[in-house]
Amino acid sequence: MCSALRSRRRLYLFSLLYICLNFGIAGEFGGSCNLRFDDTNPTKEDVEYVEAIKADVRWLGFDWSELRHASDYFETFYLCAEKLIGDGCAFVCDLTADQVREYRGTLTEPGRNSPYRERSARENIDLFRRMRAGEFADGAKTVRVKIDMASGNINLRDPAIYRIRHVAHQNTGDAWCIYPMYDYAHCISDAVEGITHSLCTLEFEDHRPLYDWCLQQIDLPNHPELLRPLIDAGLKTPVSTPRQIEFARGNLDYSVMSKRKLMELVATGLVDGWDDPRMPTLSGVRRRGFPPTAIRAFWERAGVTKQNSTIEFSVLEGCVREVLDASAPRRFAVLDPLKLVITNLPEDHAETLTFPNHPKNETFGTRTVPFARELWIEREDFMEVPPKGFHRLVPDGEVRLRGVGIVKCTEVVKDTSGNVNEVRCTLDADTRHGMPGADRKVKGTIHWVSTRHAVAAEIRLYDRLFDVADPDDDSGGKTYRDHLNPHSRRVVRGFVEPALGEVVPGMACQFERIGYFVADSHDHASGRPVFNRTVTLRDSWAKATGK
RNA sequence: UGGGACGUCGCCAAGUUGGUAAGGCACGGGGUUUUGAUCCCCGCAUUCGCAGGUUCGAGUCCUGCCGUCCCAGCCA
Repeated sequence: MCSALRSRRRLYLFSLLYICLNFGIAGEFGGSCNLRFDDTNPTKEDVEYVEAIKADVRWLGFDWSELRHASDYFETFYLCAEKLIGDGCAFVCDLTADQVREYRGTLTEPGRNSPYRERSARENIDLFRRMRAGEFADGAKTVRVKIDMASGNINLRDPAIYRIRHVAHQNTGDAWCIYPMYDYAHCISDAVEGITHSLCTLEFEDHRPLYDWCLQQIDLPNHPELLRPLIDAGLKTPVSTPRQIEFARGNLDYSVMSKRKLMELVATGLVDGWDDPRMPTLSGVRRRGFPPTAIRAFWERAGVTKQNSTIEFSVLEGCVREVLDASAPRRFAVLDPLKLVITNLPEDHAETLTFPNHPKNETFGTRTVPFARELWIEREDFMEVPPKGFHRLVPDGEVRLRGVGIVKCTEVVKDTSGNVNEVRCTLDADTRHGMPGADRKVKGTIHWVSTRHAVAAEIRLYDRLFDVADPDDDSGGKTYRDHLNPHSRRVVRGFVEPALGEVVPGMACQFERIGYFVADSHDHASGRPVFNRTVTLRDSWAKATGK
């Protein structure tokens, strides 16, 4: 069993379902999957994405069996067309594109036969060879297959299988000036590669009858001579009779997937390029820090059916958290710093604390974090007038400093306009980590970073690009641009523990109590750390307080 | 009477030859916890787009209706 992954354009989160499905199913049944670029149209520059797509597929953790191009089969396509013509199943048509459209009829009215439909096989072959020889101008003639101009399925109204394009092809150069159409090339390519299951999206359901028709008329299994050019070229040709199977593409809420809109976002600078961490491109989600295993898990969780569906973004986030929880080492970082001074510690107090890198997996090892008298804590971890249920630091209240001990707020220092500038505390020595009093219960535990040792960092807080579930909803005269989430990207200057100053770009970690972050692949450098928030931690407190 | 496909919990999605509605996410409640994280329990469709019919029995069969999506490239 084999399936083929066909691609020729930039990869999106949405296209990954297709990739996961192809490789997933092939793997599940002990089969294999080919990677094929459908380069049947030389006027579409596909070549720029080839290397990127290969890298992306590998990044996802998949590997293809054979790497092919539809253009590898051009000679066989040609032979098959000659056979079709010889069999009286295809003809050379002189109608212009406009005329063809006119003859085709409409969705509710049947079409009319082309006046060239009854040309003799001899004349057709001659014309076809002259087309190949370059005797005719672009658009002057096409080769059409004879099926049924009255069919309710418009794909069967004598569709074109060859057109003239005096354009060089990225793989075949100027060897050809006639190029096969996708529907025609697709089924033959599948058959030639021995594909058994050819997966595609729902919109190709109407093409399946044509797919099957071509295969049946050409009858590749009984005409090995058609494969000669491929065998001569050293290609493996395990001919099969493939079945096309369609499935619905998966949509994601809070997102747009139309290429046009995505291009607009990039072109108008609404996002920072195709690999902006908010973009649903593969390069974007990678930069955002979504692990490949999470993306595979996501599509597996979403499922595959023929129903058009929109999967909730939270499912994706859940998958990302799941794999990151197990794989990301923990670190401390303060995004919105507020100074906390431990007044009962000497001015020059310094010690090195050891923390496990993972709460449940000791194989992650430990790291050291410097602790001193002055710390940065998260501003939202202190409140003068706390709402009920607040477990953090309040005036005269106690809280545990993660890995240190219990601290009591004794003084709040404000500036002239009344803003809290600093909180002063005393540390209860009996509750120091490792002491018998350490297990004394306090309502909250907060994280910190030493002001003297912490490293300043740029931290980019990414959120959903749109603030409504369906940004494509145009009702009310709005467009997707009106639904852009103004807070989808917030950049803050924060402080991270020293260990974070030396990580490599792409390294993922959890900032305890905050979320999962990844060192930015473009801008992060040692000495100038830049982190992207991949996803927040689940936060039942924020949810309870209404954010 | 153009053709094709699809309608099961807020979102996905299982549902063999008809036998009496899996699971995941989300959500609500509880427990553990030096991350209000993780983890662990418990709850969450007498109902399968609607209306009839066949049957001892229908999400599964039949009929009719309603709704949604796709198709008129010499694009893929």
